[in-house]
Amino acid sequence: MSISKNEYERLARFRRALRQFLRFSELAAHQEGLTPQQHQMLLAIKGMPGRDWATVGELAEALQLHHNALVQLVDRAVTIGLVVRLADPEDRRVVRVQLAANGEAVLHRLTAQHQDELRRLREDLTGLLTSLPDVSA
Amino acid sequence: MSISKNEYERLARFRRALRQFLRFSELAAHQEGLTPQQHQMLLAIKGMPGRDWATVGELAEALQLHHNALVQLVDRAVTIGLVVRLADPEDRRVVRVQLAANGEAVLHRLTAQHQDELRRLREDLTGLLTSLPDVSA
DNA sequence: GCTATTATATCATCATGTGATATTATCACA
DNA sequence: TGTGATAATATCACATGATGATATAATAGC
Repeated sequence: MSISKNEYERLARFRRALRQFLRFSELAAHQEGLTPQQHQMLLAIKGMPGRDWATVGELAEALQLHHNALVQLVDRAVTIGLVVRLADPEDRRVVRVQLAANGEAVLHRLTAQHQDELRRLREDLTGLLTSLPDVSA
Repeated sequence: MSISKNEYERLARFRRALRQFLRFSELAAHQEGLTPQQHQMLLAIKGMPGRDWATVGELAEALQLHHNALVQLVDRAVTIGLVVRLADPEDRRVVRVQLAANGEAVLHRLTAQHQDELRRLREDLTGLLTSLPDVSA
């Protein structure tokens, strides 16, 4: 089955909109002095249902990174005071990563900006998603 | 104005879903022997309305990269036979980047996979987007 | 207690985005 | 035309960050 030029154009518009959102997000993070991944890590921690910490492994899953990449990410975030490492009382292999006060403050500011931007993009993105052709096979 | 824990959780779910889609995309590209950016460049070219080529500047805009990063991207893509550089007959400053036969074939395969994946994710993503709280200010 | 498995950490390496700078072409306007 | 300003692409040195291989430590199964 072939794919029409029109369909390529639609997908390209979708990816461009996505890329623009991500770029906005990267720049917003940089303006707060963080890398984009540091921001995503803060959000993933704060976003853990019913908890205020996450393990290294959970964060790796959330950010779709390998554990070793995440260890380095945590290292840097600890250095600049965004998060702290805590021992898990129940399983001593586990490290709990928790927001530091400054991490909490930065995340709050970034989140507010992102909500605004997402409201602005919402229609574009959902439009491009729902206009995908239904099953081709 | 503060942001509820619930709202952080919702945003975290959205970013995770996004990240999972992007990760799927990265892996699909790698399995075809491309970097994710090479794939995005092919799609951006094919997605130019009414044309089958794009300038370096247009691609930089579409991928939200600086021109110099894009030049390097084109270099590598030319080397492995995904695209070709053509002179623009109307403006000799401009370089037209066009798909090579192999680039076309790879893009077709990747696009089919992505359509399937997007159909699968569509509900999740639109759900998380439309449930954003309305204006807070 | 012995082995397998899970969680985190370390390190060398490589790819890629950035900033500064260069080169060439076009345009506005004298 | 010709001169300066701007635009499009290119080059290069550098730094960040992901990956793969390997290590260390703790837990679980039996």
